[in-house]
Amino acid sequence: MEKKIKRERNSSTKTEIISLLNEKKTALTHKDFQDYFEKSIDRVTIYRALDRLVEEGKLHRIANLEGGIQYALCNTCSNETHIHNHDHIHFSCRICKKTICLENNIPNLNLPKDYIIEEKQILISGICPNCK
Amino acid sequence: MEKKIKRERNSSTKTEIISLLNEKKTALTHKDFQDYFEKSIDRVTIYRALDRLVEEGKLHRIANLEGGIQYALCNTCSNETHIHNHDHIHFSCRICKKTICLENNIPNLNLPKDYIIEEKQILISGICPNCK
DNA sequence: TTATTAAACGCAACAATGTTGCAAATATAT
DNA sequence: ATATATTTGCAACATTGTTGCGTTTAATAA
Repeated sequence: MEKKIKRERNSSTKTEIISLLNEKKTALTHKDFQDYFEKSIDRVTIYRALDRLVEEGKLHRIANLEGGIQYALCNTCSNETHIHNHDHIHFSCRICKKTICLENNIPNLNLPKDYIIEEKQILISGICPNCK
Repeated sequence: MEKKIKRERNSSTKTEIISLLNEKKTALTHKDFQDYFEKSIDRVTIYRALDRLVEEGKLHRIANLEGGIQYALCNTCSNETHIHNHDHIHFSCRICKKTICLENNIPNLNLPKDYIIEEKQILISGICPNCK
């Protein structure tokens, strides 16, 4: 059960993924990256780069209500220990389909005491300010 | 934009899906149903029956943290208008992989006022009482 | 600067998951 | 019992995600 140590390395793929996320300011799916990078980056390479970025704590994964996965920058939770606090709220707009991280803290949920809470994900869907 | 009216009908597939969910007392994926019904019910039939049950308000869909979808009974929210309150909390156990609906209400989240909230999904993962 | 080493890459093949069309079977209303 | 529309199974297809492998590239050491 030893965790394999892998030295991380810069790569053009990771750089382009991060800068696209910075530019779009919304969480993106694998499909979004694939469409955007067209033939410049291989499909498989994108899958693997996204996985690595999640491992490295640069991105986090958001499950949307249709069962898909979106990737978002870890702006508010990045640190050196790779232990991240993703206990913030994601908002997904029904109109423009954009998913963003809100900075609200998650309130106390008062679960029964016999449940051990390790991770919380809150996804709100509705209409964002731009689409009203 | 007219909503097509479809008369719902009993079917053995729907009955078996519901009774399996009642028996297992946990949310199940399409794969779970497929494995369980083996060759007795076709893969495609299961997909379509699940979709219909969701439309009819008998089941609701839960997005898990891996991007998959699970189906759960609408015990606490069924009504005749097909407008359901799914604003309850889902708990997914890391050990036994079971996902259940907790009956806690979702507290007020205090989003910025310019967001219109239509649906909330809260997914907690951790360890359930049985696996402690 | 060059050589070494391991990570990242593209490509091909594969696996898993979800969708569509259609003819046959089935449930419900009349 | 008959009519009608839903449900089913099957085949084909489309999409999404994974694995293996030989090559390329980034980081490090010489």
